Amino acid sequence: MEKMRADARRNRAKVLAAAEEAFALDGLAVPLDDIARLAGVGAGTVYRHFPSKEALFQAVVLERIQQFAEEARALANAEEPGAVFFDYFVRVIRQASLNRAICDALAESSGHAFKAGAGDEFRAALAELLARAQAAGAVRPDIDGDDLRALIVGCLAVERYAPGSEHLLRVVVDGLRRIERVQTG
Amino acid sequence: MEKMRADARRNRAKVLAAAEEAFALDGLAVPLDDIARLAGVGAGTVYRHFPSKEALFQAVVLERIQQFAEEARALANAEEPGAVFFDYFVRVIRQASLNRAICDALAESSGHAFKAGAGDEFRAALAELLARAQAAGAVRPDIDGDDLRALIVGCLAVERYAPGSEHLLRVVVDGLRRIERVQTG
DNA sequence: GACAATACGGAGCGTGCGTTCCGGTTGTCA
DNA sequence: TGACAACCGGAACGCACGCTCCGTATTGTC
Repeated sequence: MEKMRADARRNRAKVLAAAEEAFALDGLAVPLDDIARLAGVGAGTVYRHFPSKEALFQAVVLERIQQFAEEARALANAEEPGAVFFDYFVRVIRQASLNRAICDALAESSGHAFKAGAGDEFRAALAELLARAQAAGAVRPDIDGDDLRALIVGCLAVERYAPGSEHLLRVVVDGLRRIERVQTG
Repeated sequence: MEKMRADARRNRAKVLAAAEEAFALDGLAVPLDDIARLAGVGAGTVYRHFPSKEALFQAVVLERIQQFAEEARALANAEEPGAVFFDYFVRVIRQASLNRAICDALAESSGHAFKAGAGDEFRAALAELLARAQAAGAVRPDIDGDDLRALIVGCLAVERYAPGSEHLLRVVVDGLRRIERVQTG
């Protein structure tokens, strides 16, 4: 991994950079040849460094997912669990909606970056944040971490269907708050 | 359309039935050859009756969308706009989540069955139902018909990601209600 | 019952994509 | 600097899919 030839290391970096850009724009749907061309490299070179397109995708996405997980862990002991939770929830969705790679990664429930360790870290950190917000009475108690991930995926679908409609995110956020309302017609 | 040969009419019906079944299961992703085989027919026969896979898909989906629109129109003058609206909202999502064809049709914002007349009918009827529920104070006023369609698409994404979690639909429904809540932590 | 007209089936075409293969090139190290 | 291993590019392969083409079969008519 480290005793690579200089040009190999250089090309690997170029491929990663190109993949990051291309995947961010079009998600997993981008053809691998496009990535190779964007990197100024042949398709074979991509496969020398990554065993498959999937693996390259994971390599690109893993970093971001880990960032999310770390961010969540850093907030685990914050003073106001409710506010912190909603801030985080919204931030994740906003970030992901700017990056189709992350959207695709989150939307693949069973496999990919989520089956690996980083996905579990994120999952755990998210559940922790949720649990604290629920314990503080800020979030309704009838959902769990898996439900929350599903809601994130749903919000990303909304954003893709109707780009730039932030107030729809507020609908979900309001729905997540502790139920404590007056009867309405 | 009516002066067809007997076998032609028979095959057309078989193709439609097969397409309905296959599209319902796997959405637009199902290969056309699979539909032909399921219908007991050659691929050429499918193309004799429908100019493209898209057209066949629309033919299958159109009926259902029209049903939805009609259903909404029938409820337009109901006594309790709020309850009627939420019932309808939930019913549409439940129906669609059992039928990937409808999911795919609703998720394609610009084209397909939605650009055609039936899509507009559905859109209009949905907006009408929403407006009445808002006028009755049952639904928050800061969303419109397009927002609602986006939310439906989002709910379908949630359902696909986490099948069978009905309570998540309730989160969105609660978020849609008129804002009238107590401050919470 | 025979003859057009119509419809059928499925092989085949074009395209796009993931992946592999290999002849040529480049970096490394003695 | 020479020689070998590592690496590179991109042509080519296999596959899947939408769609078309045409020899054959079926239907309606006289």
